[in-house]
Amino acid sequence: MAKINPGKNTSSKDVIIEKAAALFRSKGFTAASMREIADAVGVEAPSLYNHIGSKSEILQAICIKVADEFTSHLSLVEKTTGSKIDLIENIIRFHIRMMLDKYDEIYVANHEWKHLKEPFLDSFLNQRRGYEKKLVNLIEQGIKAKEIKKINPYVAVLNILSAVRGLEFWHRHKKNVSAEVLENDMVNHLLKGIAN
Amino acid sequence: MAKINPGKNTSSKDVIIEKAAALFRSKGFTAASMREIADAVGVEAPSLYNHIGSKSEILQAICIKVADEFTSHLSLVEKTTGSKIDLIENIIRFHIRMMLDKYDEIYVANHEWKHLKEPFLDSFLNQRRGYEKKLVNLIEQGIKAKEIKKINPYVAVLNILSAVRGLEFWHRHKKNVSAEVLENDMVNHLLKGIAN
DNA sequence: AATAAAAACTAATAAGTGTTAGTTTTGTAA
DNA sequence: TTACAAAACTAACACTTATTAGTTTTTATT
Repeated sequence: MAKINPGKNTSSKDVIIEKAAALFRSKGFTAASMREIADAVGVEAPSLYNHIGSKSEILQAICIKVADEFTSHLSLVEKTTGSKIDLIENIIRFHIRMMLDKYDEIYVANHEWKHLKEPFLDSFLNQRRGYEKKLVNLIEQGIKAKEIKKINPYVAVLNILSAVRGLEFWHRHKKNVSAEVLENDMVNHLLKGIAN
Repeated sequence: MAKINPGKNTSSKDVIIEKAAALFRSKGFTAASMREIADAVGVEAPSLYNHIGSKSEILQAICIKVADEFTSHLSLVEKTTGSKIDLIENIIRFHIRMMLDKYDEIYVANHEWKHLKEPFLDSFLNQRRGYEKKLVNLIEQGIKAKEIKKINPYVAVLNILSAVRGLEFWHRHKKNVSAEVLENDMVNHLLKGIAN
């Protein structure tokens, strides 16, 4: 059969990971079989092993990539000057856009990470904990600067991260709300509430 | 081997469902095997079939039960008089408490429903859509009554449902925040925002 | 103590899993 | 055109899966 045809700047491995991500999202990591992934790629299952070491390795690649993207964006933001609340808004908007652009990968990183094998599981969870902690710090600084109401900073971070994560639902209802309205109204709600 | 020892008001089936829910939550529906469930119950796998029809039926029972609890609470609230924003607060608090009380079942209903078989999958999704629609209506009424800011009501519902769902994370960080602070700060954030 | 039903057991099935070994095809560069 | 490496293929592996059939044990009732 024909070879996997990678685009200009992508390897066969990338193609496999992309197709696998879509399947992991729709069926879950365990329920998606190597044969199904191979089907999606247009090849027999054993051929995949010319490009990847194991099924688990595919999941690792997805999760690590996603985690790194968020981590490095946060590092960038932290070097920025500006009010703390502006930084938080920046971060929220980044989350929203990532969710819209790289739905499958992010969904998989959010839901299927538990099937990671050690030491990747540990490292993934550590990275996420670190990310959350930095957000908590940001909120705390905002409170000190009186830009932000007195609120348990952990609860605030929980709400924000949960809300952006919830955008996975939006994918099924896209039609009703445009991306701009979504992004702006979501930021507004999370920063200023809904009550008059 | 000894029989499954059901408590006073629970059947053997209930015991199986309870243990299965815990496993479905921690490992996922597909990854949790009937043998593991049987182990948790204290019995051999085939013995489970004296009480349940199939693995899928266990998932159905969990998802239907959860969906019904939310649906019937909402029906109750809708008969209540009071400002729309109070109704919404009531609903948020119910979600929070359910999440804290029945973590495993709700987590499973939230994450593993996609493994439901027809016609249960369709019926589950329909019920959820109906629930969301009623919440959207509530927000719209609140906006008309000027109790609630102008916001896309769908986005508001998305944020609220996502935030309460995100409480699954809280289970791992319980220590840091008490249930009362959590509930109150979360409601406050979702209704009044965090910005000063 | 005998009976009958409920619910446990063991053994087995067919199907599906990720993965390996060994072989053939494909595409490129000499 | 030949030679070589990359990557496809088929066949098979050892395991695990949910589930069924048939049998024995347990428990409660007479």
